[in-house]
Amino acid sequence: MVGYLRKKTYICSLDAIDTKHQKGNRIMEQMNEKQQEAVCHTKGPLLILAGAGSGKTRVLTHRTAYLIDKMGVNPYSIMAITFTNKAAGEMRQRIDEIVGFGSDSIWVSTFHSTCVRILRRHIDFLGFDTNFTIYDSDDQKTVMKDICKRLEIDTKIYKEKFFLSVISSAKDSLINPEEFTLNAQGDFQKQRQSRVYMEYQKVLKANNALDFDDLIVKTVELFMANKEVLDYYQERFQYIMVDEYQDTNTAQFQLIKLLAGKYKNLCVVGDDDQSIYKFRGANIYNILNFEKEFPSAKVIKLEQNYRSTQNILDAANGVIANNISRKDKALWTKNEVGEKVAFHQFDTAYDEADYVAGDIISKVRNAKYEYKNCAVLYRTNAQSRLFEERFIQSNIPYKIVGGVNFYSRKEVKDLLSYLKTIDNARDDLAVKRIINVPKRGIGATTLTRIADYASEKELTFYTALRSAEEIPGLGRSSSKIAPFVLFIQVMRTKLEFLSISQILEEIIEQTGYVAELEAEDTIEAKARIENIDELLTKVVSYEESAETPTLSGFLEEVALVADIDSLDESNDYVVLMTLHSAKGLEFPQVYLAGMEDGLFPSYMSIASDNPTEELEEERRLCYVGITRAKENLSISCARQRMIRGETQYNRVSRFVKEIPKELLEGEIRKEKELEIPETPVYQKAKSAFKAKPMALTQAQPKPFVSVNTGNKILDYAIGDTVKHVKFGTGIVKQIMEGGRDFEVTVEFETAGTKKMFASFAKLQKQ
DNA sequence: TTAAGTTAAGTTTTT
DNA sequence: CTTAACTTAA
Repeated sequence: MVGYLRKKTYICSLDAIDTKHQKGNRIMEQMNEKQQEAVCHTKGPLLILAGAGSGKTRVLTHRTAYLIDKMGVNPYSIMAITFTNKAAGEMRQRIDEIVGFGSDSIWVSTFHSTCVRILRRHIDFLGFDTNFTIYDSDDQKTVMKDICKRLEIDTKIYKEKFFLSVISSAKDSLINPEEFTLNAQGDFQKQRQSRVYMEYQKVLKANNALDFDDLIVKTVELFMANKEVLDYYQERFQYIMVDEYQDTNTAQFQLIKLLAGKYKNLCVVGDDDQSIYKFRGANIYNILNFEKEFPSAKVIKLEQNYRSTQNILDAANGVIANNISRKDKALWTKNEVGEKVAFHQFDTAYDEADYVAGDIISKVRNAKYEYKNCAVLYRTNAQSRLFEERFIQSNIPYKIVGGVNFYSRKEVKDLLSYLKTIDNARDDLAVKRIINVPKRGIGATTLTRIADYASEKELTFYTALRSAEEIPGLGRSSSKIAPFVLFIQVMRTKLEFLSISQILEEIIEQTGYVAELEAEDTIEAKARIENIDELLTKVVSYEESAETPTLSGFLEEVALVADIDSLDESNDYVVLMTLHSAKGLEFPQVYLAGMEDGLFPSYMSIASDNPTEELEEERRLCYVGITRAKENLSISCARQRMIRGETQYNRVSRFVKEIPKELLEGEIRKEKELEIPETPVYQKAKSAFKAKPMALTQAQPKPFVSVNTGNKILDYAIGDTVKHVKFGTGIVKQIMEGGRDFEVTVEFETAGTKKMFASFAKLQKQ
């Protein structure tokens, strides 16, 4: 099939590996013993437990080179799977550098794109059309909403999101609707869920669509159902490597197991300490039980860290040591001790953002770092806003990774829906989305009539549109539909001789999409136009990079990108992202912000049914965060923070206290800590939310009000002058009663009006 | 049918 | 505080 492989008969037998004999060997240079061992173990299952920064990507790429150059393996038979396109791209690049000839026939891609590639060829076997569309979470929600309506489920009680998560976790563990139904017997709740699941799959099938989970599930189904196809791929992929193995779910594991079933040359690389996707179905037992699943498996631990300073590594080790369920390992490094870990506690989240911005500026000014050497990491996307504001003020170039995916922005999705409809009008969702964008005077009533007609005749929505005049009850609305259908049809014929970018430009032109936004003349509209321009840029670059650019090809590529993929190291900007997105990356200077109990670890994990397990996952996330830093780590938190418009008072994250004290620069103020009552503050914040304000009028004539707060007594009332340790004197304006505490609003003479918890603020009556 | 206006609900983390 | 969803008037 492929005639260009370099045949070399050099055989590296497993037990004959002696590093001394490998001297002068380019592949083996700069590798420690363990790494070399991993590179040379090419036959049979291999589990590489690679600690953070232990050079696992280097091992994988060198192993690939070794397979080709030394073992004479055809590049065509090698597959490497990662989780993100970015990781795949990086690996591809590094493999290209080291392998050189023939490297482009190696499959380096994500789980999802691997599956898409397979399904595009064979999914017709499962009754889908090979030009299926991929639904993102927005689309899923739309489908689910519709289903709930039809099944008469009150979405006030049962949220769409809930059903979607039930379905998703079922799929993650390879439970199909039929099996789910069987398991649901006798359980009323589950029976309802199974009906929804059934219906959901039916709708997707009718729309010739797959969701993200389906991509994996359907591929597994295909392999199980079609021996020939499985055989073909087993024969093709004789050497399989999986990166970030700790994040695989049951379905993905099954997929790999099937693929590697024949030759069993499966090499997986992972770190159980960096497993942070349990919420997405990642099954930690895939790594913990690898040896049980593959009894002949060889296990190699990579424990030497090449990334971080000793101090940073010790801090990380100190934290992760508190996890009970983990494989034993001890990371060490030859790197220098380095700076201590900086710790700062601020009064407010604004101060925290100020500090980070200021610190970055001074480090850049002193030529210590460039912007791109710095990263700000946080637990939740919402935290990015404060930093963004400050960075704009301070003129710091930045890039925020995550949040709303570029391709799920409204304007981008609208235009993509046009492209989808032109490409393949079987996706009802896309057609419905754009039929009245821009406004064509086609409203809800018309849509329902068409949809009813379509389902009655078993047509797709678009086919129904084409024969609109036959639909009863439409009346003059059908005349409004005709131009739309005509437009789509015309564009389809133009697809023959126009490029994708020209098609997109014509859509923008004909629909007046941008013109409409220009007329709006708001900042928001301008941002949308910019996004549309960016989309055009992406189309053009796709056309330039793809061998044979097709509209379907573009849409497919677009469906599977994550925001992290757009990160470009050549640009000099500070990167802001969640801890989850940061996995796999490294920066000389890292700011870990918002290290507060209730925020990180999140309130959800502390209050969950299984706090131990969830806290361990949060701790792993913290470990990931710390180990991103190469030279400098700065940890910060705020006493007071606005969350959902409410002021919260959080104590320093428990994870900070797990870092050995001697590694920290800057103190965790102990006195403050002791004052914090037994009841965790976030609970008070929660109960205060439901609190009712004590009416101002009620408090007069101002008697001595003493209120029991559980462990404290308020000796002041509204109108009293009080003194605060930091803010000085002020007048009590309002007292809100919470479950266990009081939220007091005080107008200070100098510090302005503040809201604070009574037991926390220690106000002194004057 | 649309646009504006009001109200309710929501924040972990993502391919 | 923000966004989505719902209501009402034109």
